[in-house]
Amino acid sequence: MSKPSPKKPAGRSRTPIREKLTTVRPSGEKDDNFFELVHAVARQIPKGRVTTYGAIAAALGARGSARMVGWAMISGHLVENPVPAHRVVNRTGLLTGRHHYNPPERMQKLLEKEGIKIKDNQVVDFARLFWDPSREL
DNA sequence: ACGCTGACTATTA
DNA sequence: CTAATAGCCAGCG
Repeated sequence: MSKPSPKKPAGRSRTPIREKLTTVRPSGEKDDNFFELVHAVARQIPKGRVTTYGAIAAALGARGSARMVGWAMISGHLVENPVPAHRVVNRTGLLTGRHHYNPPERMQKLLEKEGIKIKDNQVVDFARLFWDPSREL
């Protein structure tokens, strides 16, 4: 990978997450809302496939903002159109977001229900199941 | 306003 | 392989 642009990525967007969660926004409203973009991409993840925080961030042009993607997942289950956040893992295929589920084992359960095998909180055959939004979308 | 935290990742030692 | 470091940036005390 190359990094010729030290400039700030386009992912910046102040996102009053609390307003987002408590306010129903009219359809067609799609501004610089980074979180909604993340949700939109995450919803495209095919069943039985997984992707990473970094891959989603990169697809949105915010290469270095993988953390914000994970953050967006937190609200992902509170919005009207639910986001399959369980299909998003870290770059090694580890289920780092499992602690946000109730109970934590639920994330693994959801993945297994889609035919994905999990061993030690890690996606088995991760490389093969990996779905790259910027390449396959 | 400042510093720390965190569902991350790439780099370096 | 592991560990430390540095970017990243919105929220919170």
